[in-house]
Amino acid sequence: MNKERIKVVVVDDHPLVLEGLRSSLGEDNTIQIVNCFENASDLFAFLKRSSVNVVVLDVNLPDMNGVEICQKITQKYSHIKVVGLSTYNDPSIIKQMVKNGAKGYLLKNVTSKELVAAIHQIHIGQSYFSGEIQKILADSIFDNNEVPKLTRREKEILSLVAEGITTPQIAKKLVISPLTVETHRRNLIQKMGVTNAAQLVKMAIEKGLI
Amino acid sequence: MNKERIKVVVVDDHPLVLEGLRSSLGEDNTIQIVNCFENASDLFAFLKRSSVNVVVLDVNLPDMNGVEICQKITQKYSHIKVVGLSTYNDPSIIKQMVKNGAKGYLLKNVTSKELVAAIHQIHIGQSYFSGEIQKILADSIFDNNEVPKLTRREKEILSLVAEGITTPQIAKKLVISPLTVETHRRNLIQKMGVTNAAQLVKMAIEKGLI
DNA sequence: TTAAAAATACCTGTAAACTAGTAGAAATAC
DNA sequence: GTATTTCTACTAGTTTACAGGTATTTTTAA
Repeated sequence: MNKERIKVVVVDDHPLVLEGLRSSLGEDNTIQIVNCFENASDLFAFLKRSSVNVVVLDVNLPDMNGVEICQKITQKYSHIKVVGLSTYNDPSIIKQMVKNGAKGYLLKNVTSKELVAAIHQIHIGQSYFSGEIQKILADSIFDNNEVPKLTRREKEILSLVAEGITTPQIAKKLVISPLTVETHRRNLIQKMGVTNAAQLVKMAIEKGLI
Repeated sequence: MNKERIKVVVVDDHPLVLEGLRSSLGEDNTIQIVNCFENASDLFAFLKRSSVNVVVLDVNLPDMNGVEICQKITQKYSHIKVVGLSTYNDPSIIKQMVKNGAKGYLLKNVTSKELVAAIHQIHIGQSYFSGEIQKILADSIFDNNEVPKLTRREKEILSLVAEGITTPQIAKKLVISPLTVETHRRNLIQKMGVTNAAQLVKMAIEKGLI
């Protein structure tokens, strides 16, 4: 058995959850919670100057998107393993987390026992997904759940379309030609695999783009 | 100062939150956590045979709707005060909770300090809503969040519109005139207070009609 | 600095959506 | 059984959306 305890950082904007984690994991002598944060920027400030093994990351933070945080961590600090933690069991978010380097994913109804097991398994290089998450990931293989990559402008126009703003109005608002807006709309419809704006909006909401 | 500690019961399906609450409130010598539950049925079994002052209630439990639980508690045990606790800041749920007797409402990003203050205030017969919740309740007075009553046919057509089906296709499918479908679409747009199909779909999803 | 990606813009035509008003038949509620 | 709502359908005109292709400029990223 390794004498070194696993260095864990927890990020969650709910003090109660942080307290729960501190209290639960604090009893475990194989895991050391080196620090807790309530937002992403504090986390990154800490990662710059400290060595960490595992980050337990709440996907819904106030200042930054969970998927982006995960991507940034795994890109900058490839040795750090990320475990996603969330109340929601939204398949598209879970898949995006996995694609962006998350080694594990747990729902917040997890017991501290299971969390400890997950951290251990991930620390030795394996992945860990709770039963419910495994099922969600398995199901999502069959139905096409890919979230197409939209450009900044496309996302912007998508939001405006969902607000009921018409092409001429969007063009005026963004100070571009209505023909350009039409091009973006066409690309959005094509990328999302839909046939018109109504279905586009529905799909975008389903995939968490709005 | 009253020598009796305030008897609190906590209900939340997340063990980590329960642990956090136990740990935070355990340090406070004015509050006694007499029990914790992860579902509603265990809670009611306990309330039958024990005296409790305050119930801290997670609104999203697996076995029963939070609003119903709140209603049942305040009806059967009028001396017990309920504090709602939730991740979501959905105005309609908060309003329903208050209507059904909740004396306080907090988001899960609450600090343990604030939670203690809330429990005290509620215990002496006042109500407590965190700043964010107060704002939401205040805003919801002004903006119209009524869900318009749609007819059966309108709902049917609304769903088809959201699937990207066009008017001629809908007409064929329902074996009615496309002109009739157009009339329904017009009425949908008018009832929902929107300007086109894209916004209609977004609004319908927001209001839980799809 | 040089590919690649994104944002911009145009043309042409067709199809669909939206506006506005009216009105008879059918179902439902009181 | 009567009133009300819902479903049905129409006319007529305007605006917007969608299909398809092409092409230049401007950003990013490698």
